[in-house]
Amino acid sequence: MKIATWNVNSVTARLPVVSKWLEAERPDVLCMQETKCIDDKFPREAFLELGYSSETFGQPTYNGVAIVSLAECSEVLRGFPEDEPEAQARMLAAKIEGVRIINVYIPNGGEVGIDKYYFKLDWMKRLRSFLDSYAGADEMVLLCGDFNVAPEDRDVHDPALWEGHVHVSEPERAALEEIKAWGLVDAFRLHIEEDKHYSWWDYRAGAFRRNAGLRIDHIWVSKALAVRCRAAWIDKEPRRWERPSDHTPVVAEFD
DNA sequence: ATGGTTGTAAAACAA
Repeated sequence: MKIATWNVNSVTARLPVVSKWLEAERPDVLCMQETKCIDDKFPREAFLELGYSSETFGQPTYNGVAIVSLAECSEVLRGFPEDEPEAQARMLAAKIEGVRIINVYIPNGGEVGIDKYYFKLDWMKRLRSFLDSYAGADEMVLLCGDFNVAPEDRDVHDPALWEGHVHVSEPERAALEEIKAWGLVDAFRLHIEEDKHYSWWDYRAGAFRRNAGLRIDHIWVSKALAVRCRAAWIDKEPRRWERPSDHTPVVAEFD
């Protein structure tokens, strides 16, 4: 079973690139973030032609998450149980082939100290609470998405430049550790220890060309899945294609 | 520190 996560930065703008990648890589599941697309406008027919059915949780203009998969989804959950109807669309969970998949778009945070930053920290706290109620640590659970946090300095191209900034600040990393402490491990770090592997590069200032990126997109798995994790990697290739997302897919394979 | 780019949607705003 091959599972991928990708912040596509608009599923409609990115449809050519996402379709090309799905045809080439054929993951069983692709979790997308920042679809920026209401459910009625989601290009589900285009995905069906590639063999994928879609579960969507979108809103106009901002945010939005979706899961496309070859196998059937069950127990689909859109947003946290306590969310108000107008809450930002950032979490979509589903059970696929016995695995509980939780697809999240953790808030960006803007910059340290502003309202959006505290909203991010609070959202992360609520994600941990959600995990507590959603599943037992002995189950097969996969949490993936754009976490908008680089867990360690080896996930940052220039730690001195980024020190104290949003995506790497201590409170964000602590909130991330709280989520991890539920019982998850980073699938990528099960297989690759070295630095300079990133999943996002700013569109500006030739960041991708200079590999000036951050590893902020992640696939985290419970112990029951970790023992089945055969490989994990970041696929930089689609970031080189025409009209790319600023993020690139993270992939994990399971026996 | 600033400015650099992209998407949505039609001027800012978010990232």
